[in-house]
Amino acid sequence: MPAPTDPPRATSTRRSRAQAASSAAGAVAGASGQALPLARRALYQDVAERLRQMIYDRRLPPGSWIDELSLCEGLGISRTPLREALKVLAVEGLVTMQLRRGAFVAEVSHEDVRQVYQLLALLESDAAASVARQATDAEMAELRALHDRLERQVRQREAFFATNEAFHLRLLQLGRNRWREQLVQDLRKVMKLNRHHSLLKRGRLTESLAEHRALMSALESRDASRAAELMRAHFDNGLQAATAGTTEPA
Amino acid sequence: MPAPTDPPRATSTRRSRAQAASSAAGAVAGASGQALPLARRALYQDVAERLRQMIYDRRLPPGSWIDELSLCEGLGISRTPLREALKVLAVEGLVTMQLRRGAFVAEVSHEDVRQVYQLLALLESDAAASVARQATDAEMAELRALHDRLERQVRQREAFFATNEAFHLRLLQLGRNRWREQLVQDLRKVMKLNRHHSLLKRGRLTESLAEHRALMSALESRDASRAAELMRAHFDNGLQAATAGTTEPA
DNA sequence: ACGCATAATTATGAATGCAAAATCCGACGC
DNA sequence: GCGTCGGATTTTGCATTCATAATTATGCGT
Repeated sequence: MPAPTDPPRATSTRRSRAQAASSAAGAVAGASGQALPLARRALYQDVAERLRQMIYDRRLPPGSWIDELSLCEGLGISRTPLREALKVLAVEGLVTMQLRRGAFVAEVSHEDVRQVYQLLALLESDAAASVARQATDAEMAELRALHDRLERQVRQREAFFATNEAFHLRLLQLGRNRWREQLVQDLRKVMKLNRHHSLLKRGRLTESLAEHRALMSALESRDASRAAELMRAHFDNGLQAATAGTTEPA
Repeated sequence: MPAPTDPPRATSTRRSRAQAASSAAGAVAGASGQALPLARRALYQDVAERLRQMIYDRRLPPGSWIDELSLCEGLGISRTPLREALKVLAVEGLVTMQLRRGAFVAEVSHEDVRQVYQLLALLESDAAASVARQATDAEMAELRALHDRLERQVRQREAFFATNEAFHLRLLQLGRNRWREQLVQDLRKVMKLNRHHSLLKRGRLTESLAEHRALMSALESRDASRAAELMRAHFDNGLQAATAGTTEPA
């Protein structure tokens, strides 16, 4: 047996892999108008996503024990992919595992929320600074478009939240640091655990919009440190507004 | 079947769990003088740790395919715990999984190293600020002791590195944000992937020590912003010194 | 009746088995 | 000679099975 370097297959050419990918894409995407996940992800990943959803909307409440058997029956799968998914969620911090006792939905304390929120503020303000420094004009225009949409949607909570999230996500992507992106996404997953579906305080939407406006201005004037500062303030206000902890600074 | 809330056992009292834990601890720790991991962690976690080690010291080189069968034979286990461990490492970013093609050791580019290093700088400087603000005097003295040891070990590379790592770790712990701690640990795992066991540039140790000295001073004078700034500089210098990317700012 | 020891039950952890998919190897056609 | 097609082999992904540990239920003694 050779030293671990390459799979036994695909030693000479890389043709096969690309070919397989493209043919699969053609078959799947071609059949339905909508582009399904090209190579359908592994079952355990699907399961992980479904578990996250069940956790987010409290079908699996914080602290509750996760019954593998009934869950498997409910999902129509065997324990193997479920257990793999649970381990993934454990790394993400959504569940905790106890040896010989199984998996439990994580409980995040108020203090946890505070800590995570602080980190999100840190990372996103860093991202804002990066964007102010190195985004192209086209990218900046893209953000501007999102912000303008936000301005128009101040009376529609749902749409506002959606666009707000899109704005933050896009900003993060434009920050050009895939590890920061990953970190923020993971932290957001944790925050969702504690989403008190309670909506934000009255008036917070307007405040939030004003903060966004200032941030957008700082970004467009390429003022990195001001952008960072405003983003941080945006988060701090969001945390204050959400007495018991809310996911989005909004 | 009741709604998912608690395990079928331990419905009435919590006695059993605490009892079990203490008795187990007593049995295991009591038998051997050394406290083994009290409740021996799950096999997949042991495997994950061994895999990390194999990756760090290049027995599994970056980009290489991970042969499940031979690894299982080598470790004397079945594929199930190995595959669980691989999924954990995938979340951590140490390996990548391709559907129907298996697991590969992640390859971190120079750009990745730069990005991760920047995040480490961001998070650790934030931690430094926290420590400057809220560490107790006793905790500060603890850091001081570590720093003093560092001063004495400037001629012993190995010891210096060890103490340096201990200092950074302790500082992080004193930052009182367990999520930040977790993030930094995960990022460090990724950095280790690219550890060019190459030692640092000549003279860097002395520079590094000077930076530590300044940082320690800022911490003790409770100057949060200066501490953060110095920590960031410490990292920036470390990155510069390590042309191709090195783990520790040293 | 109450507490404790013991057996039955149940769930977890790990190994094994099996079908599908991908790769590899060889032969055929151009 | 080169590229392509088809079967054999290997490997993955998931299901199933088995062993062990924990919990619950049962019975005994006091």
